[in-house]
Amino acid sequence: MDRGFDARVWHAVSLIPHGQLATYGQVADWIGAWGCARQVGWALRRLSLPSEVPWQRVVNAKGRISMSLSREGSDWMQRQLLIAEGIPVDAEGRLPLKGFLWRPDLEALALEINQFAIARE
DNA sequence: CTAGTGACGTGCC
DNA sequence: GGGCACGCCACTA
Repeated sequence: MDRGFDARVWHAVSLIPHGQLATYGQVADWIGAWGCARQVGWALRRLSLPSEVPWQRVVNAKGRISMSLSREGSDWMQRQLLIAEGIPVDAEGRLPLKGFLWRPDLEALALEINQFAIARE
């Protein structure tokens, strides 16, 4: 169960539609890890780039890209990718989260993720 | 073993 | 808006 944490995060993130956003907290909630937003960040950090996973669509609840020296430029890359998807991001990493936040059908999403978890066994 | 550090979030001032 | 405290847990020194 726990060994698939990264995989579950990546799968959930891959469900985010093009041009839309989600927060770390949302993703944590979807996979049944309420309050574990940091772990989501860790899972994405462990993602090797480039990746099929649209990791750039995950931002923090303040509506900003989380800038960090340890990311060695992937934060800057994230900004570029989002702009390429039509989401305006200013030089400080701020973006209009309100207008682009993905609000999925939680029941359908939970079902999708649950089936994925079963398929992994 | 403990302590510090985060791609975080919520609550409070 | 900013700053602080706490909770969360993987990782590192």
